[in-house]
Amino acid sequence: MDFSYSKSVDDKWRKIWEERKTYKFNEDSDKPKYYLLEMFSYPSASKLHMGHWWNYSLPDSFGRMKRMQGYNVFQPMGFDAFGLPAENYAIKTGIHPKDSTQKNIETMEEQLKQLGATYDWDYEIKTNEEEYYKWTQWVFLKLYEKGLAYRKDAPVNYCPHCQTVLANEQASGGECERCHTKVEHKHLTQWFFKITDYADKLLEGLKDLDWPERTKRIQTNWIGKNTGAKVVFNVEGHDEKIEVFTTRVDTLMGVTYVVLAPENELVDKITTADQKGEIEDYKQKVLHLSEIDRTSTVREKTGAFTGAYAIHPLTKKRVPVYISDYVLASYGTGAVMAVPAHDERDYAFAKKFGLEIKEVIKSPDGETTLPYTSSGVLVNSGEFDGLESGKAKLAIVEKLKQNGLGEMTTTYRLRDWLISRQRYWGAPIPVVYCEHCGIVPVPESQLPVKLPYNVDFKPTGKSPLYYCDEFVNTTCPKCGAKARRETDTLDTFVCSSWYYLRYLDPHNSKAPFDKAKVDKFMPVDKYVGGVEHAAMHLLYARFIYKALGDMGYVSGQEPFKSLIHQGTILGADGQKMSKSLGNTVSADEYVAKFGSDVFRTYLGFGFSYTEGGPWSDDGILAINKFFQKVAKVFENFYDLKSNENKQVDEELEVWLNKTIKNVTEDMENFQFNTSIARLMELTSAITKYQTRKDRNYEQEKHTVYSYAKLLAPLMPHYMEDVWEKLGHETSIFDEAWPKYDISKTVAKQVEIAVQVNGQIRARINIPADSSDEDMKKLALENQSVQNYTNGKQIKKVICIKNRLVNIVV
RNA sequence: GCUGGUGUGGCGAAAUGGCAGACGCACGGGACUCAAAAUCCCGCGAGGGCAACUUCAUGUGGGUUCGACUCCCACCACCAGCACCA
Repeated sequence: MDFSYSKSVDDKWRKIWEERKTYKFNEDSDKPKYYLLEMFSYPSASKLHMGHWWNYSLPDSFGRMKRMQGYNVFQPMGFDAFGLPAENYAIKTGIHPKDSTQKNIETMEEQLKQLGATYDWDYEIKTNEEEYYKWTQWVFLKLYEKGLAYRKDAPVNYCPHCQTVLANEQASGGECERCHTKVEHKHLTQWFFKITDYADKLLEGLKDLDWPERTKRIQTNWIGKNTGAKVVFNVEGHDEKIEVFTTRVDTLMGVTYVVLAPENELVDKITTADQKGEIEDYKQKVLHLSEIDRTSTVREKTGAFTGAYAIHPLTKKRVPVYISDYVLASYGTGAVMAVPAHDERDYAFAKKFGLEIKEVIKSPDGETTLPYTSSGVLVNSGEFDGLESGKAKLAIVEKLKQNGLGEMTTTYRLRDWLISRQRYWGAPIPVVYCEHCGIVPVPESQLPVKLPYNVDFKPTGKSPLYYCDEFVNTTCPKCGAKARRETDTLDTFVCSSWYYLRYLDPHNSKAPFDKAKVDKFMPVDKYVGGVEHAAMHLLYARFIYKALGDMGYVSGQEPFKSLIHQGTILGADGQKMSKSLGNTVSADEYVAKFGSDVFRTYLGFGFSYTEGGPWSDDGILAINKFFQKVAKVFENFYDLKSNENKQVDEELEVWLNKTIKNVTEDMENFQFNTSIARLMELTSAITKYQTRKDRNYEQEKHTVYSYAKLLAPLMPHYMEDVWEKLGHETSIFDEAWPKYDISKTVAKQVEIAVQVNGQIRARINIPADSSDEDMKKLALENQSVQNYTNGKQIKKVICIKNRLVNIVV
């Protein structure tokens, strides 16, 4: 019988699986649920690339093992289909995004099927379809009702290349997340989600998640919780008050001036008549600076004097009020108390503008060069002199509190999520503007607000919907008067912030999802996707899930219980694969040549899943060879006639039990490379056994069957085929995952190392699980050990079971 | 600047504080062959020794320990994230 593997095996089983509905998901199964999810992908024009294979094939192997372990595994697939590339493509070629997206999805579906994953395509979702985005709009409405969606005039990040505003997360580092163009600052009225209301919950929830520490760190930093004090400065001759946020309230007595952000509303109110001109000039100058320039740390400090004076809350001394762009409008209160002696920025500014520098903290060793920014002991601070920074903070805040001029407070770096985009290819924001009623949300019964097909894609900086009269002109749902629709669309990250819920009930036309189904299958047990989403998708999804939870639509606290980031497969040159570098490797080519399973197994063997690495052609040839050895094992067994030999070969038995144990543990941890290494060892062990004359049929059958099951998740088409050739009519994936006997994972005789003073001096064979006493006795009897111990006093003997003995002399 | 990660043969990489380099690639030797390919067997960190053996080796320098790739401290290099966040 020919047990060899070829591409035709893939084709054969893909067809049979489809016909037999092998991977039909049964919602009502009473097996324990396992929700396995890989981040869905954008339908790109090119074929499935290495990244897709890497992201989807090996997690599917993991899922197959879970299935064999008796779980009801739910592993859906779909498309994050709205977004800029399709729209830009339309601008370039005139092909409508809906058409190009549809075509790309069809190609990708076909290709994903080649991967041989256990997706049940009945659960597929596409975020650009009405039946999906209707409910994305519903999510918006619910957040609006709850006061979590609002519209405001604010300085926002604008990408001149994509011609749309961006969320803070998508403009980090001053660059557009998509095209890396430098973002500009604009003052615009936009829609936001109030993610800041959840800052604390998002932070707290991280604690119990089985997520990579790095990712938790990124989110923690992004949320940026900071505790400090709020201090109030009255303004001389005004009712206005300036509130500042500081983490160093211990330096309060060193304040010699106050600085407002140029955008701070107070600026216009307190600026004196003769300083008006200078202040206006400065504000104009700042407005024209790019984000990059403005936040550059090497640029010299600039600013302007408002002419106003603030009153120090404790000394009642008057200090000048300046504006400067080193103060950010969007962090804290948009105003700072300046302590030039103990803050580098304040110091630089004071030097430039000739302002007073008052030292109030001494380092514990007395040596202090300004600016001194660490904590220390207070001086020149009146009643607080001699206090250490930590105690001084408490004492000063206490004093401020008595006067109603300050208190402890917390700020966050996190900003509200800007969700409107001036682009066509997204879900329309379901809102109309009525002359009488103002902002009116579209009632749920009128959803979806359909995206019109006939629009002009010319880029103008406004959404193409703005020029589409049939879309814009409508009537007010409240009063029936003429009204205009909102023409911005939703950030595509809104679509992907709840898709894991829709997967569970994708065709529900009455609701976004059935709560009972969601309660049964959430949270996602294992989520696999790229680390680049740490401060975007993964944060947004958690927020939306928590918000929906607070409204009673879902029950849990966190959507993704356990998270894994796949690494990146690089080009052979160690660089990221890119067309411009010409180092791309086509997955298709290799799949066509070696078959889907060889390709998958190579990916599993050649790299650590979470790290990835450079591609190598030699590696895949080695795996192809391995497949031939696997075939040999089954051929040898197939030719063996049933016999009466009951002699159990201990060595083979140990190999099998050990391998089952290691493979199970390694697969559980996404360590496919070591799993495959162990399976290669087992292959050699079986092959070696098969050269013997006294083969035990029953033992070999048990071994070979278990072996096939262990290989099955990594080579699904191939092992399904083998299973059939071995005479089975049911799927190997309906078999139970092999179990091991822990007592049979170690041989009866083991070789241990004997050390003298930590140096290995001998290796001896002893019975497994020997007691410490026996190990000690056997070790000390050994001749070469005695060469080192003779005439010396033995101080101590350390015994590690089945491993080593260390004799200290 | 701050934070995090990584550093082991010619290469991809393994190692609950317990025999460093599993598994594989490449390489060398041998068997089979008229020959080659394929396959199989042996070797393969570096130095020294005919040899049994022995010394040195996990980025560098210290430390803890009977014993350290693993834990602690300092440093170097590379990568990533954040960065005028008060």
